[in-house]
Amino acid sequence: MPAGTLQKNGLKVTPQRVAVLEAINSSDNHPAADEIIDFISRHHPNIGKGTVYRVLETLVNRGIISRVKTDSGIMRYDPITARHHHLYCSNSERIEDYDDKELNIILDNYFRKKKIKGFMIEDIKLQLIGKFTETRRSKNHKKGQIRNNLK
Amino acid sequence: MPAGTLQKNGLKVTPQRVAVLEAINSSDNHPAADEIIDFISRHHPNIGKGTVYRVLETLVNRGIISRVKTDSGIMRYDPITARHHHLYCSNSERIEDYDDKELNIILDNYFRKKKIKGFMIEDIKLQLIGKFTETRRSKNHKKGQIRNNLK
DNA sequence: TTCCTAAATAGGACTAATTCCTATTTATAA
DNA sequence: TTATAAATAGGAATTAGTCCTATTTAGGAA
Repeated sequence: MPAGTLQKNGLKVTPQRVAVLEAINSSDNHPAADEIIDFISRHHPNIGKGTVYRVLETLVNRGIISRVKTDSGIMRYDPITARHHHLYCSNSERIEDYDDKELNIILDNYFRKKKIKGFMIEDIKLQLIGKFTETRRSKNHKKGQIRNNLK
Repeated sequence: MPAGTLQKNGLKVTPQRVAVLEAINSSDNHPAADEIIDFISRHHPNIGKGTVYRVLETLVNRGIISRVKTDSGIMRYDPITARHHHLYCSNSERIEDYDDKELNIILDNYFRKKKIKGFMIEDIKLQLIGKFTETRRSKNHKKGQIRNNLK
């Protein structure tokens, strides 16, 4: 699947790019570059750190993955490019996806009527900040050492 | 005004804190720490970088300013803490505030009815990504060297 | 006003995320 | 198979942000 994604986007299919896509797809927590590098280096010890950053940039530019805005200054990556929103934990680094078609329709309708002067909307993302009341259903991956921004 | 803000929040009124507040208030583009430091160092060459970061953290913790999430991994700061949203330029680092009471009401109503399983909402922020069709009405400040994340 | 003390700062070293560089390798088209 | 533009390795360089401690200071108490 990763190879197909690359081809479809007119990118050379390199093992490095495939590995980055695999790493992101297999994570369940919008991994930071650091975690992606760790994951990859377990399987492909010779893939360079610089390469991972470069591949991530390429994938973002092609719209194959997207960056997730965080408060900690560390970039995180998201394999899903279909429209969705994010739930941010207000006292940890946890971020989860949030899909809501009904909400999207409401937002689209709202902004179809209400234009913003001097601005053309291309995308609308909600950041829902709050507290998770359930622990995460974990996937694979080692939990990353994302710098803790709290006290 | 900055001094009053500090007092109201039970913070000692130091020249450093006042200077940081002035720097943020006088910027019109949600400055990064880097720009705040530049601005301050023109007027107060002896205020340390570490101090600026520490003051920013204090102010954020007290809710006097807030952090703005960006895609570039560089933190930016916002003097407004009343609820508002942000317009992000999709091909520059420009960020503008966006206030919309009507939208807030719609969102609040929506999420009052529709609970998200396993998540308690504390705050809702919209990121509107798109293109500005008017140039910025500039204020003072030197335009910062925010790292350009594009090609 | 002066004194006291907890709190805050200077400023430079340090850390870690990200970028940059170039010789080498490689995916793909012909 | 070959040519070549594109991509990578690997490590140095950069830089946003943090940390440390000796020194200074804001603000309350006397």
